[in-house]
Amino acid sequence: MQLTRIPATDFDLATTLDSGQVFHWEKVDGGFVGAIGEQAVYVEQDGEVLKIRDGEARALPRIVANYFALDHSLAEICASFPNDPAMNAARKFCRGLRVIRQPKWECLATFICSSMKQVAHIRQISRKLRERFGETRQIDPPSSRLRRGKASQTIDTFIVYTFPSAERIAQSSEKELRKCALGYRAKNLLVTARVVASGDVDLEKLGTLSNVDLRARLCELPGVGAKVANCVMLFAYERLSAFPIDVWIERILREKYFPRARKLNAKRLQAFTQKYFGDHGGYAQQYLFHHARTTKRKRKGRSFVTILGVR
DNA sequence: TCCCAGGTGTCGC
DNA sequence: GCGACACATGGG
Repeated sequence: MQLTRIPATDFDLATTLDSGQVFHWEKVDGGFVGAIGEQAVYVEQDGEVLKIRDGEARALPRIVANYFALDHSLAEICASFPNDPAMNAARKFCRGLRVIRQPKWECLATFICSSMKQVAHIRQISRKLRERFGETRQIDPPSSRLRRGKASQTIDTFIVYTFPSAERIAQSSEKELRKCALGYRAKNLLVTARVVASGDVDLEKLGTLSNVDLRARLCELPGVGAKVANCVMLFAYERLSAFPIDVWIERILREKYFPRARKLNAKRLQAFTQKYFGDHGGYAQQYLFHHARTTKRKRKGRSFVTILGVR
């Protein structure tokens, strides 16, 4: 069996999957396995080519290219970022990072679970929800990686879990959901799942709304505030100007853009980011976020001098 | 042991 | 309208 090859210029798969947009891709050998909607996928990067494998779907190359937003004009988007030191450093550091197109319910549900959680915890929650409520899919490993001389042994098969539907979550209970390490978020996820499953809110139809209206509708859902709504708008509705402000971004804004401001509330920060970062603000935000998070230094209890090994 | 995490909802002023 | 606080859980 051959891996299907699709062109992918201006793209960094590992950076994109590690940038806090999605939380379920698992690293294996030279690539990653995960689900794109209902479809299980193995994908690895070889320069400007993605090599992919699935079960049988012929539409897979298009599904993968669409998911990773390979059609986004990344050069133009990055060129539209503001020209300042923090932004320039992030742009350089995050080369090839793309804002991907996620299934709406999966994105909404995952980010409801994300509040006050570290990325590692969100990954745990995503995995537990998938394992407990999702459906299994299998992918045969790429032939190039079959172990020679072990033909009699069972060949490893990648098991992938799809994200459970709103209907499936809605049938669950708060108690069951809490077993997935959701804590107080369990009730928010359950109620939102029921609203979506009942059809009272049609996530696909919301896609026709303006940014302002879409954000307002999302914020009506329990567990969804300005930050989560902006994440869902950016990662699932392709509203590339949506600018989520979490603790990381707020820290960056205060340190790099308002170093001596005293009164900075959420409203003022949001107004600034919309104007300053513009139409591709969501991309800029993602670059700033990933750069800060992956170059962080431990600040607690140890001085920088200690970290550098100098006494 | 303590601090922190891709926040939200509620309450008192 | 704004600030303070509670809310679960696990890694560092």
